[in-house]
Amino acid sequence: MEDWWRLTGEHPVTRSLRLLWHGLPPARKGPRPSLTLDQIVRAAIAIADAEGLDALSMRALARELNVGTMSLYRYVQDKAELMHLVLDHVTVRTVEDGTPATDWRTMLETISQDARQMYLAHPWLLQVNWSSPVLGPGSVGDLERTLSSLTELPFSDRERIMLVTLLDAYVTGSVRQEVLFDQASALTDLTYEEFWELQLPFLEAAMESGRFPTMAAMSEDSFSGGWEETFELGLTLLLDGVEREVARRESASHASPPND
Amino acid sequence: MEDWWRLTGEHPVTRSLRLLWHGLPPARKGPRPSLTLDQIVRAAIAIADAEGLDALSMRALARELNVGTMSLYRYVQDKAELMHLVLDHVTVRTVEDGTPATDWRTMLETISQDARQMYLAHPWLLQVNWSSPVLGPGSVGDLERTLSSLTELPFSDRERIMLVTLLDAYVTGSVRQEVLFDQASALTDLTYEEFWELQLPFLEAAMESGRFPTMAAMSEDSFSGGWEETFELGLTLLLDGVEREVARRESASHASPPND
DNA sequence: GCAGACTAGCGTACAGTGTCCGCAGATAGC
DNA sequence: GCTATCTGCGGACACTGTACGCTAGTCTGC
Repeated sequence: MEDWWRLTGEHPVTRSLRLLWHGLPPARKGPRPSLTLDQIVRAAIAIADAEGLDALSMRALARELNVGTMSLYRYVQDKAELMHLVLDHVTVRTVEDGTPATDWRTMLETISQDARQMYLAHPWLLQVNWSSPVLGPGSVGDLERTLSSLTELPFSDRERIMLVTLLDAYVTGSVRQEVLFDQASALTDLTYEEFWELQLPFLEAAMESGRFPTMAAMSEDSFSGGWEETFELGLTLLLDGVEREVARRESASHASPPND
Repeated sequence: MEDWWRLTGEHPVTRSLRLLWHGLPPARKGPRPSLTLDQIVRAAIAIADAEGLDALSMRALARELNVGTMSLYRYVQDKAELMHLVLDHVTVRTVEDGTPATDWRTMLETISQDARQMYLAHPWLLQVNWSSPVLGPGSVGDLERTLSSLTELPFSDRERIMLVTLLDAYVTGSVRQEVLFDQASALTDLTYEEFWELQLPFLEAAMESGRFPTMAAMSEDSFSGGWEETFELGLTLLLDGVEREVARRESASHASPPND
C-alpha cells in the first residue's frame, strides 16, 4: 500500500469529503472568488440534464458560467471531484420528497418508484462510470430516509443495508436498460417498431435455421411488455420474497432478529 | 420521422445487423483485406479486458493489430459499430457454457450466477453507454438458452421475456455497483478499510449532529455484507417471489397460463 | 494486354477533450 | 509599503474520433 498522497498533502478522497461536508474554506488573501461550489454544481447538472453526460465538459461548463475553463480548477481539483459533488447533490433531491411512513412494504415500493423517477429525470446519472467513493450529506441523508422506514422489518442492521443495496441495484439496473434503449432509439432515429422492422429479416432467417427453436415458437407479442410494467413486476417479486422471509421468521420465533 | 438514411443508402442499424449475421461481404476488386472482423473484435476485447474501456481507442486498437488507425474504418463504419460487434461477441461466450436443464429455479440461479461471473470477467461491459440496438447471433443465442430453461414455468411467453429482462436488470445493476466500487478503490489506492478510515471523522461529526438518528444507532458491522452475499440475497428474494407466484397460479387453477 | 473501375491502406488535418504551467493583477497581513 | 497568498485564465500539450484524399493493388471487360 503506497502512501504517495501523504507526501503531497491531502488525499483526494479527504478533499472531496471536506468539500461535500464543509464546502470551500473561507477566502483569506487574494481576490474574492467569483463563483460558489453550488453554482458550479448546479450549472453542471443543468447541462447534463439538457444535453446529456457527453455534453458536460469543463469547457462547456465554463461557457455556461461565463468564466475561463481553467478558472474551474480553482474550485475543484479535477473533473472527477466535480462529479463527486454533482452525484451527491443530485441525491439531495430525493431527500426533500419526504413521504409519511406507513408499512415497510409500501415504503420500499414508494422509495424504489421515486428512485426510478429520479433516474429517469436525470438519465445521465446511470452513465457515469465512477462510483462516488465518498458519502456526502446527500447520500447519507438518502440512506437515513430509507433505513428509517425499515425499523419494523425483522431484519438485522446488516441485512437492512444489504436489502437497501440490492434494491438500489435492481432500480439502477432496470432504469439503465430503459435509458440506454431510449438513447439508442434517439441516436438511430428509430422507434421501437421501426427497430423491429429492420431486425425482422435477420431474425426470420435465424428462426428458419432451426438454431433457436424456443424463440421460433414464441408468440408475437412476447416483446410487448413495457419498461414500467417490467420494473413493477420485478419489484413485486422482490418484495414478495421479503414478505416470505418475514413470515418465515415470525412463524419461527416471533422474536426480533439478532442485532449483531 | 426523418428518413435521412434512405438518401444515403443502408441504415447504420441494418449495416450492423448485416455484419453480425453475415460478416463482411466477399472481396471483389482491389487488394485483399489484411484483417478479418473477428480479429478486430477479439483484439478490442483483449485491450478492454487488460486495460479497461477507456484504453480502447481506435489508435490503441490499430497499434495492437499493427495497422494504421484509419484502416479500421474499412471494416467498421465508426466506433459505435465496432462496439455493437464487440458486445454481441462477448455474449457468445455465455452460450458455450451450456448446463443441463433441471428445474427452472436452479436454471435461473445458474444463469444469473454465470452472467455475474461473465460481467466480473469483463467489467468494462457495464461501463459501455450504448445499448446495442441490434440482436446478433450472440444475444439471440443467449436468450434462446435462457428461455429454453423456462418451458415448465407456468408463465406466458410475454411474462417470460419480462422475467428474463428484469433478472438481467438485477444482475447488471448488482455487478455494476461492485465494478464501480472496485474501480474507485483502485483509482484512489484505498482498500475498503482505508476508505472507511478517511470517511469516519466526517460521519462521526454528522452522526453527532442528530440529523441521522437511524444511522447513528446502527451496529458497527452494518456495512460488512459482501458483494456476493448481497447479490445472492437479492436473487433468492426474486426467485422466492417467482415461486410464490407459481404456487398462486397452481392453487388457482392447475391450468397453464394464457399464452397470448 | 490494357484501361477503367473499384478497393485497401493510411497520412494529414481538424475539432474536440482534460489539464499543466505560469503570468498578471487583486487582496490580506505585518 | 512590501511581501505573501490568492484568483482568473491564456497558451500549450497529449490524447480522442474521424473526414478527406492520395497511392498502390486487384478485378473485369474489351
